[in-house]
Amino acid sequence: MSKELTSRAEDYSQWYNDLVIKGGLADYSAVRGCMVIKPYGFALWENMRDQLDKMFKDTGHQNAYFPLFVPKSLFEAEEKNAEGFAKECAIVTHYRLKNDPEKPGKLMVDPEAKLEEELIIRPTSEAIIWNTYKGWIQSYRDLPLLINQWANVVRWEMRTRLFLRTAEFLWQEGHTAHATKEEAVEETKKMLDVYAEFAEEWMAVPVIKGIKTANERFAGAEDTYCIEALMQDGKALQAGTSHFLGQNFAKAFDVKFSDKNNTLDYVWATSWGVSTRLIGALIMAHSDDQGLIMPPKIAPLQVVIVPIYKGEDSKAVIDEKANILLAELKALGVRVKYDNNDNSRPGWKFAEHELKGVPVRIAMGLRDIENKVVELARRDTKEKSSVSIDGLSAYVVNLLAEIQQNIFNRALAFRNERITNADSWDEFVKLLDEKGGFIAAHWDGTPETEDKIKEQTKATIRCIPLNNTQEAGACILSGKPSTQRVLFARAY
RNA sequence: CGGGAUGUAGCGUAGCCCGGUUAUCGCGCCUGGUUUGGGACCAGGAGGUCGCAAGUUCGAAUCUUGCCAUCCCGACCA
Repeated sequence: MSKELTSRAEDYSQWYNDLVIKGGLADYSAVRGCMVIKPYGFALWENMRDQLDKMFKDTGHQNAYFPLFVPKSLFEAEEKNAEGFAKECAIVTHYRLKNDPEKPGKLMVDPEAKLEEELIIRPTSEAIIWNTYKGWIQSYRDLPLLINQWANVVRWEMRTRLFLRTAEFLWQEGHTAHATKEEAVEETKKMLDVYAEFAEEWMAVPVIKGIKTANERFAGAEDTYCIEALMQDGKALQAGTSHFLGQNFAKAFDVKFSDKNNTLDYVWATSWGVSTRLIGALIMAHSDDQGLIMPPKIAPLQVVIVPIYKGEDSKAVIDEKANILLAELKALGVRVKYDNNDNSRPGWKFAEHELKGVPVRIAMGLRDIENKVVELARRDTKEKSSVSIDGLSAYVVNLLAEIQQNIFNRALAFRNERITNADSWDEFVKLLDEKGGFIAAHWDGTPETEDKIKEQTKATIRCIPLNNTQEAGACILSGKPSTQRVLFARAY
């Protein structure tokens, strides 16, 4: 990373915004804070989505779809949830336009077409889903209910940032109902594990699993579990959350079930979600000054073959060899493209594919074919080597796995290097300003102290890691006794 | 919603302070040719309501007012 890119979030934003436009990942739309995801970016999202979807189904979940519009009366049913989202809702109040009598050719909202009840555009779907679950759950035999939805949501944030906080974003939200508290808590933790596995195994982004403090908890949840990742500029990013909702939503929407003894009780709930913010995490965790670096397992394109020729005759020879290799790689399930576009030169193609983060590039010229080799370049290390054509496709498959592992190891080393203990306030502030990353420090457990620390340093408690070591200490700010360190960081 | 800045071709910009011919330059785009082992070169060409509206003026990208949008700082944000 360049110095100027690591210093401020805005520089980062500008940087990948450029990449995105050049690389074809996304673009701003006309609407403030929304994004257009271009085909290459969407292919990445589809790969991520497909893998997550598989993992959800492997853990017994089914997909369903619920409406975009939430009537206000439903929305306000769970008070804490409604209050938490009230300040960032888009609201539909009318259903018709008409010609403006004052301005010919212009339209105006028809005041006659005002809705009886306003419709909230979902910022999250708990309300409408729990209102629906009421009709689906009567008996313990209906439980557990394990549903996931792929959808878009809208949150009218005052300030937006491409990928990390857009006004409209794509996500999945799981909403489950259980007969017992224990089972719901288990589900909450299980889905957190799924997220962590996805982040580490597929995105090659190391994460810390933990639990949020009361201040940072989801509105309406009893407990919020999270995975926290570290970006290359030293700021933390919440990459996914899984909530234990207790019986809050069941009570708000009157969802009861009869158990085996025919006694009525409210069901226990969880919800969990990850969004297109993960694309932001991927970009900011791995990319370098040459552009994106895609982990092979989810890269839209894993291998690109670039022919290097002079004239039609040599092109025909290379085409033949390249197509054989192309077919071999495809047969092995590799996402590969033969970039024989005659309009751009090899140098341009090299730069373009590096910008897009394609993990492996194979260059084939007459010189190579004579020697029965290709030039093979890997994106993560930028190393180039000459590799024999014999057994090349198997070699490439292994290399892709190696690159995946290397990217993860690199990010893990970077992250681990930036988890630092702080035992005094001065040390804490100095670390935040000079080193960044996660700072493990004692905290007295009160929201007041957490707020003061945030006010003075902009650092928040990212999480209390699961299986945290217990040790006696004194709060970094108040000096009051503490039983464990928590992880602080400046965050997106 | 408060403070600051910006808005000129698809993208990035000069010009604005101090009003005056046909709005500058680069990238990209189109046509033809030569090229092709790290973002090619030559020649020709297309593309503009200067954010929108009103005002001042013989004349406005330039001055004034209002509005809109975007970015940054705050507030806000699992």
